[in-house]
Amino acid sequence: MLTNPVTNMLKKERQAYILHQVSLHNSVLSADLSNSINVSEDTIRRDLNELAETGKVIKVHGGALSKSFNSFYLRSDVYNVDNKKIIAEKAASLIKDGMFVLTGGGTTIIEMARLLPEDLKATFLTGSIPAAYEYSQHPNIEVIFIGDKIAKKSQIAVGGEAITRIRHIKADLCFLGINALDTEHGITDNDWDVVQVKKAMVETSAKTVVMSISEKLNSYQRLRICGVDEIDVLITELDPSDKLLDPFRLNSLTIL
Amino acid sequence: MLTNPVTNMLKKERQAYILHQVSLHNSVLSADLSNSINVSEDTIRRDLNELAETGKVIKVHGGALSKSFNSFYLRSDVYNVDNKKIIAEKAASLIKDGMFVLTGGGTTIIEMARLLPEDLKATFLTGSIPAAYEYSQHPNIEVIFIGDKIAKKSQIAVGGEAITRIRHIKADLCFLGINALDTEHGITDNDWDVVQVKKAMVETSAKTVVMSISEKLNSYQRLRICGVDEIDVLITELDPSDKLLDPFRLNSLTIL
DNA sequence: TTAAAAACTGCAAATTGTTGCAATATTTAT
DNA sequence: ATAAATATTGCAACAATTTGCAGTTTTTAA
Repeated sequence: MLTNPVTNMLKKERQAYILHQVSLHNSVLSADLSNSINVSEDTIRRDLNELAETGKVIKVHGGALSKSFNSFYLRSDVYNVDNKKIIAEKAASLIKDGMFVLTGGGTTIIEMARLLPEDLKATFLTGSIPAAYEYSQHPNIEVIFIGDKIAKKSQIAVGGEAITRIRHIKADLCFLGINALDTEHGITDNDWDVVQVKKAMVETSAKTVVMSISEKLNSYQRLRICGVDEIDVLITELDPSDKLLDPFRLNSLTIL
Repeated sequence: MLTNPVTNMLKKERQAYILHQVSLHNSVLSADLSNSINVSEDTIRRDLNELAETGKVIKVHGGALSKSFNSFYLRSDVYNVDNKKIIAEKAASLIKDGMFVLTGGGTTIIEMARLLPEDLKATFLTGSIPAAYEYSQHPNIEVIFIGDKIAKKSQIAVGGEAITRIRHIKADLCFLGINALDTEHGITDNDWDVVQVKKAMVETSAKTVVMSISEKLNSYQRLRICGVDEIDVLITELDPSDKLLDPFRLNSLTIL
C-alpha cells in the first residue's frame, strides 16, 4: 500500500490515519505506513502498539490487522453452513418418490440428507459413511452402501470393486458435492481415488446434479472428473440469475 | 486448489487464508497453497503445523484437512459402557499386526474400535456404518466396507451381495457382538437379515471371538447363528474363573 | 523392493522488534 | 513568559522472528 507522502502530522492525526488505512485494507504493513507518512518505522510501531493496547487493531509481526478481520474468516464456517442449506433445499426438491439416487459424500450432501422430506420414498446409493448414516436415519429411504476400501480423508469407499458396482447401477440422479468447478476444466478434485469413483458415478447416471457453494466456482484442482457439458444441473446458493453464473449458461445445463 | 497468486501477506493473513481454503474445500495441498500465495512450501508447512497445534486443522502428509468434516457419529448413552470397555480391552489384545479382522456392529465392537492401540497395523472388514467410522479414525488401520442394503435398526449391510463378499474373505479373526448365547442354542438373534450375515462371518473366519456382557448369557432368541462349538473365544466383563461361565468351559472354547 | 514426494533439521539472510538514549517538541507551573 | 517537567521522535545496537534453502530422513506409491 503506497500513497503520497504526508507530512507534519500530529500523533492523533497519524493514528487516525492508520486506523483509516486498516479499516480500508484490512491490514497494513509498518514499512508502507512509514513511507506514506514519512516517519520512522519506530514511530509507526509505537502507534500500532498503542492502538493494539486500546483494542483498535490487532498487532502482528510486520504490521497490523483489522479487528473485524478475524471474525471474517472465523464466521465462514457458519456462513457456509447456511449456504449449504440453501443448496441442499434446492437439491432435495429434485428427488421424487421411487427414484434411485446415487450420491457422493461431502458436507453439502450431508445437509441435503438431513433436509429430505419425511415422506419421501426413494432408494439412495452411496459409498460415503457419513452420508449413509444420515440416509439411514430417514424412515422411508432405502440405503445401499457401495462398499470397498475406505479412503480415510473423505470417508468414502474407493477402489475397483466400488467402481465396478457403481457402473452396474443405472441411477436416475447423481448428486455430487464438488471441490472446484470452472468452465475450462470442468469438475476437478485432488484425490486420485475419489476422482475415479466420481467419474464412474457421473458416467453411469442419467442425470448429474452438481452442488457447489459459489466460492468454489472458477477454481480448479489437478485432477479432472468431467467436463461442464456432462453436468445436467448446477446448484449454488445464489439466485439462478446471478451474474457469477453467466459462464455456465449453456443449453445442456440447468441452473438452480 | 489453484487460484490467482496473492502477494505480501502477513503471517496471520496467510494463515487465515489457509483456514478459509480448508473450510471451503475440506482439504488443501501444501503445494497448491505454496503456488497461490507465492511462498515456499516450508512456510506453508510451518503454517499448517501451527494451525494443527492450535487445533484449527488436521495435518496430513501433503497438506491438511478440515476438522469439522470428521466426527458425525456421537456416542449416545450406551447401556453398560463400563462393562463393555472391559470386554473391549480384552478383545483388542487379541489383534496382532498384519491380521485381517472381520467384525460386526454393535456397541461393544465400537468400544473396541476406540481402544485399538495407535500403532496397530491391521485390516478391518465390516458392514457396520458406525464401526467403519471408528476404524477409519485410526491412523494405521485399513478399513474395508462390505456394502449392500443397510438395515436401519442395526446400521449394518445385509443381503446376498454382502454375504457373497463375506464368504470370499478368509479372515484371521471374526469379532461378534451378540444378543443372546446359551450352551443349548448357541448364538441366537431375532433379525433374519442380520443372522444371515453373522452366519457367513462365522463360517468364513479362522477364529470366532464372541463378545457379550454376562447379562446376555443363558438367554436365547428365535434365530440361530451357530452353535457354541463353533466359537473359539468368549469374552465377557467377568473374571474368566467366574462361576457364571462354568457352562461354557469346553475344550474348544477359550474364556477371557 | 525402489524411486519420488513430502517432512524435518539446521542454518543463514532479511526483516522486524526492543531498548536505551539523546535531541526536540510540547505541556505545565510559577 | 519562562523554566522545568513531560512527551515524542529518531537513532543505534542488539534481540527475535520469519523465511527460504540445502542436506537428510521419513513416508508414500508403484
